[in-house]
Amino acid sequence: MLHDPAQLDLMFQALADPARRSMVERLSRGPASVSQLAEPLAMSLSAVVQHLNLLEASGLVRTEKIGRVRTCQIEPKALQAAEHWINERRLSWERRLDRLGDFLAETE
Amino acid sequence: MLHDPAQLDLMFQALADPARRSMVERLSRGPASVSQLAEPLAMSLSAVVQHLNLLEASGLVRTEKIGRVRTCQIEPKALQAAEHWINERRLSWERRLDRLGDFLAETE
DNA sequence: GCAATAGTTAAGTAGTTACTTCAGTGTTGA
DNA sequence: TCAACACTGAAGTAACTACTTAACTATTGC
Repeated sequence: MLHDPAQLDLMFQALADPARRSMVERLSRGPASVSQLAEPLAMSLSAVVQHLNLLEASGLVRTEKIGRVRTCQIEPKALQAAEHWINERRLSWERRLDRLGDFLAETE
Repeated sequence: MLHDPAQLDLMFQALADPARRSMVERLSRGPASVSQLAEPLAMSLSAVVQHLNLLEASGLVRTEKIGRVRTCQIEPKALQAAEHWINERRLSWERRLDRLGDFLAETE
């Protein structure tokens, strides 16, 4: 579920916006309400809610509404899935370089 | 340079598209020409070149033209920068949970 | 009860993105 | 030398994004 291409699209798309990254950054320091997330951002509450909905759709953030307050949390598993995709590609490239190095050493 | 917000925008934006991710995936297995990158994709060469230009602008891919062939390579440092941003946020969240755990254990 | 609070939803708009086709440019091999 | 090759660039278009404002709903505290 976390590795399907459409989910990765959503996660990377979500991380591509500085406002959304700053919301993730804020949430990495602990849960926050929508208003708290909006406070440092120079845009309407409405815009923040729309960003938040994207973050939630991507799986990076989970929210729970209690009374009139919506509390938001990071979902570390989703962050890890994005991290993992990148890491795999980088490792694959590095393994290839190692093999190439071995080959060159052998034929020396 | 690799950590400035605009560069992260470009990198995550680049990774948000399945065609571009498949190009990165192909390149993680070794260098390739533009035509080789295009071959498995159901779109015009021109579209592939446009994706490639985005990947290059993001810093994720480096290309070099020799004669009429443009050879493309992954830039692992850029991949690592994206990976690092995500990892920092996740670790920050996990450290917070640890402190919370310690606190609860103490006050028990 | 009722004003203030916290968020939601819809509609509109300017700007961006992901393509397409088509008409090039420069390189190479026979 | 010249046709095939490997791209490149411009222009057009449909769909999508990141906002805005304004009108709304549900909760809370006095």
